[in-house]
Amino acid sequence: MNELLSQLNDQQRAAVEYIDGPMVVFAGAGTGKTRVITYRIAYLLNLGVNPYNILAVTFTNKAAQEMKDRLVKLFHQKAENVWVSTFHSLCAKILYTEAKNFGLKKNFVIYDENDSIKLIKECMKEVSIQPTNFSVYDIYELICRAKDNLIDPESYKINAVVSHQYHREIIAEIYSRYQKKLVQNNAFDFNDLIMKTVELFKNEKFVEIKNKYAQRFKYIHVDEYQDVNYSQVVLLKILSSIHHNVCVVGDDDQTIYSWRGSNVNYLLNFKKDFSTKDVEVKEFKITQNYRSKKTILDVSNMLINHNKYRVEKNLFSNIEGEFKNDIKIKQCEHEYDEAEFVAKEILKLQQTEKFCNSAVAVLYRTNAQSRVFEEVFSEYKIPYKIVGSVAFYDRKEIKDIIAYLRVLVNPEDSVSLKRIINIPSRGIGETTILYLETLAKENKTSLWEQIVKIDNTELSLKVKNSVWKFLSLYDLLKKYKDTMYPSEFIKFLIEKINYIEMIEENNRFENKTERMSNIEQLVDIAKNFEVQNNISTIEEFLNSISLFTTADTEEKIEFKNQNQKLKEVVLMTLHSAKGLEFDVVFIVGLVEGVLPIWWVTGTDVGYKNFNIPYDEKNMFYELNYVNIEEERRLCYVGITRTKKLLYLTYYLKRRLWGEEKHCLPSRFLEEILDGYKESSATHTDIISDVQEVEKIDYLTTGEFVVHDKFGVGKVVDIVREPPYDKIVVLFQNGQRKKLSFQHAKLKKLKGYNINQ
DNA sequence: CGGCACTCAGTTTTT
DNA sequence: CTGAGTGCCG
Ligand SMILES: Nc1ncnc2c1ncn2[C@@H]1O[C@H](COP(=O)(O)OP(=O)(O)OP(=O)(O)O)[C@@H](O)[C@H]1O
Repeated sequence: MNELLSQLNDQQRAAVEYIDGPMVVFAGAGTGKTRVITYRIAYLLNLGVNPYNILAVTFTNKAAQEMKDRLVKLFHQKAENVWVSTFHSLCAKILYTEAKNFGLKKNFVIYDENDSIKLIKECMKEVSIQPTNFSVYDIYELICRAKDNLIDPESYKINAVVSHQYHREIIAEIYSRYQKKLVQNNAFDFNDLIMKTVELFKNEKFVEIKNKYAQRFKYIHVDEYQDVNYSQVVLLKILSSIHHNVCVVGDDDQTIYSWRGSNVNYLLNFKKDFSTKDVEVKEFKITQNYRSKKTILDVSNMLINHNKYRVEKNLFSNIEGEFKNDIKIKQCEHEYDEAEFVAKEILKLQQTEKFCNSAVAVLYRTNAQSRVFEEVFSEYKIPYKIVGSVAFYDRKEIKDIIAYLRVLVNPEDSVSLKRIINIPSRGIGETTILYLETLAKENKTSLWEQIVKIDNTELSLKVKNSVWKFLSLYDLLKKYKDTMYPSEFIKFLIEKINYIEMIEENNRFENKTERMSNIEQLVDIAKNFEVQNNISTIEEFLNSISLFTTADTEEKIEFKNQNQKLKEVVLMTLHSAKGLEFDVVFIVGLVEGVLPIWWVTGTDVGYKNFNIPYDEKNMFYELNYVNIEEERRLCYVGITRTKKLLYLTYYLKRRLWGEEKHCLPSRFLEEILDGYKESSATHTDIISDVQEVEKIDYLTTGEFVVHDKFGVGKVVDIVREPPYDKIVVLFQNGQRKKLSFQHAKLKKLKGYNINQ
């Protein structure tokens, strides 16, 4: 026990030892917030608390697994029984376990974004008035945000009506239909998991079930509390309604998911929200950063200090460093040069004694950026691991197999049924399905019912024959479904549906092996689940796999005949890097338009959706609201992942849609460089062995520019036309031109600035 | 019904 | 430029 506490500083220990009553640890990056949660749980276990009574909520499944592993090491095997999971997994498990009590069918499926979008498309076809200016994805987002805020279709409609928002009424109609369809399909989407759980817990009828959980969770912990949304807070309140023992940790500077409905105010208002009549929330702060060198912490501060809406923290680090060794800024000509620079630096580092075994990460704003790095790393034979990117489960083969499994578990799942009914081709095409769907609607039954009752239809014998064949295959598979482990069953399934033959026919010449290997990987994943998570049924496997996505999945690329086994470089988005740490970090693509992303360049805070007419923008703030500060935080999160060595790189040109585009260095770089000027460090400290950063200021209206051809002109307007801003310039010769600043024919005239 | 060719939209981040 | 999605034709 003492050994446990000795691994903490005074501030951390105080938080760990405070175990009666709600508490919040509000502290900056790298101060050991996650460590506090982990050690607090270990501490509780040591005090003899039953692991069964402890809950810990993490942001990703991977983080959950890591915390579990850590707990087992700190305590012992019994720690396995601590419930550590994400909000989504937690709810999925509750719904699954309590299905019967809640009056739900246990064989529900969890729809991912793609499934949901298919369903929404169907709904949109059904409504007479089309919501112009909205993509299916926009609607999906709107529905997600509604669910994050526990707004059901009825309330959504009422809100729309009373606020005279006609467009929202259409959305409400689609939302309502979508929700009905989900029920018909016996499916939940991601946000339903939480919304439904809350809904059921709130229902008087189920008060006993609610109390069972509230009674059980004597100690609740939540990591990354700055990124929770309303529904999660409500759930937390319910779960803590008996013991009021909630311990949350968070850092307002690391809020990077507000686009997903999270709100930092829940962290800032935790005290108000969770204090009770008897106990007030106890607040803790930690000020020592254990992760990063002083220098890196300094740089992170230079950046984040530019955010207006934040709570000042006085972080310090005791790890000495030297600017010129620890932070490198590099300008590259082209995106490809940047990747090459990174590759060469990594190879160089691996030659050094200091960094040969280091954890190295390349962090970027968008998944698309990984591509260049993948190419170049392959060329340089640098092994890498890519987190996220094209989700494994987005691959055709995987989707097919999963869809088969889903239909076997839950034939009412029409999205999956429609996917697989003709894979491989068995002569049941679109027209047949359309016919059966109409029939289903008329008879108020499901597609599946109609398929089963195919005899009573007027379809041709040929089609009927195909359906009969399909049904007998279905019966066969169903018969064996529960006799094997998921991994075995997948193999069995593939064989029975002749899937391999289909792949061979469809891909006679190319990527056959890749497709085969995907299937093999799925079998491996299933096996892993069986061993690691103690999963033995298809149902459990499906539930886990639906929630185990992007940030949890990684793809490893190794290279043979490697003289020594190099540690693989990790490639991922800044979002996925949350909570992690690396010795060496490359933040790449630091250009305006990428980081910060293009639609926030120009307005600091504003609305992004260009399709929606101006006067409607305010109405859909949840879709359009953007904020430069969140981009800055993203960059900040990247920097603070770094322990020892940080590279910030950018380029002047990149290829976009087959065209070369000019880029400007990110304002974040400039902010950091400005910070340098003010600090004791000199300019040359930071960019010792790299090129001088080209200083380019940002144009605002009223400023003057000079153009190669048109001469001097005044900027009269800035037009935000994706993907780049354009400026409207009134030249001295009277010509008015709309120009892209990207085309370097334009230079700013400094002395001319008459604005202020 | 299925396969091929053409169009066009698109790069934000994820449970 | 790519990939998904649609439409047309055999
Ligand atoms: N008291 C301590 N002694 C030694 N190392 C510590 C101590 N506290 C934290 N650390 C180390 O500091 C690093 C950061 O800890 P942790 O990930 O828990 O911080 P965090 O506050 O959750 O970070 P972030 O919010 O940036 O993700 C870890 O490597 C951890 O092991």
